[in-house]
Amino acid sequence: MLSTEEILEAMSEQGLRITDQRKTLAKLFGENTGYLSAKDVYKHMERKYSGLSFDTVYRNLRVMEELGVLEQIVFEDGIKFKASCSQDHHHHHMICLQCQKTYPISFCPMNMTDTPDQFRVVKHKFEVFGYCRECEESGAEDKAARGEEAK
Amino acid sequence: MLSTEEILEAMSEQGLRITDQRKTLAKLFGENTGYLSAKDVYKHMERKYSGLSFDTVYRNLRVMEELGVLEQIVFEDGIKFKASCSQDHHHHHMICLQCQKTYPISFCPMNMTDTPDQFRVVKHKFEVFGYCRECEESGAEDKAARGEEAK
DNA sequence: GTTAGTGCAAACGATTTGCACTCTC
DNA sequence: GAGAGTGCAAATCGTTTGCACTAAC
Repeated sequence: MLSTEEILEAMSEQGLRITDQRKTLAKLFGENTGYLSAKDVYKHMERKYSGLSFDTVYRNLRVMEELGVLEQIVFEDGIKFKASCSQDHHHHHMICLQCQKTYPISFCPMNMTDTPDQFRVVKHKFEVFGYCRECEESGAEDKAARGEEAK
Repeated sequence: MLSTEEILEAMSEQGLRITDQRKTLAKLFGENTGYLSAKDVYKHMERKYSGLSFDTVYRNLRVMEELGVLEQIVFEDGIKFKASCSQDHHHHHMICLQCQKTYPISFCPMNMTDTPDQFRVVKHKFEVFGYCRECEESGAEDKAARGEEAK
């Protein structure tokens, strides 16, 4: 996964200005392996920036996603972001339903999937959801049970 | 996949009233193997019902989803619905990026996925996207290229 | 006749846009 | 100093809700 520095470097290389807010964003994603919603990010940021507005958060998330330093996936309860995986090789993820952290799976089922000739495959999605050790131990499921994700 | 009659039957059994609109909905989903967005459904329905309102469409889609006759999945460009698969057995889907029709895949990669003990698996998602024969032949990709789904 | 279903308007939440001000480069 | 970045307010989009009316049972 991209580090804080790599994120900032990539942004700077693309001609983006490194503002204080963007440094904080880079740090947030560089140190966090989980998925964060726009609201999560806003809540994290507003502590530091009193007059923070939602649109700036959205703008920066979008810019960073378009630049490729962030990747987003669509959950049942909305779009979430995390730092891009260093794109060494194709892989999939296990995603914790509680903390949203991701763990790589190197196995890719496409190799063994029997795709009929009538269908030209373009892309695929393989995601495993569950609870990671830490969340399991802290009784995470109880808290998650009322969440949307489990539905 | 559930037929028009099975959908209506299930709704009636649950005490829902079978209105004319709901018959049309059941027919739409019973005869259509692809995913439809709320807007798609609205557009289909409004031809027949002049004063149709969006909220009724939403209400019915939600009711039918909660009842289990429809299933929804979240695409990049929003939530879409289709008739539930007769739940014979666990399976996955290939989904055409053009017409949104689905084709079953019986192979399930979970059996062969190496899940570490530290992670308790709850559910998984395996979806293959591409173009089906008919769409391929009608040069579908050109049209789809400007769509969101391909992004 | 009762109660669920419907249309309408209005509310709502998430996201986007236009504009003037501010800061990085 | 120029132009990107920001905050603010307002617009937009998709979806939901409250209410009075209509129709299915």
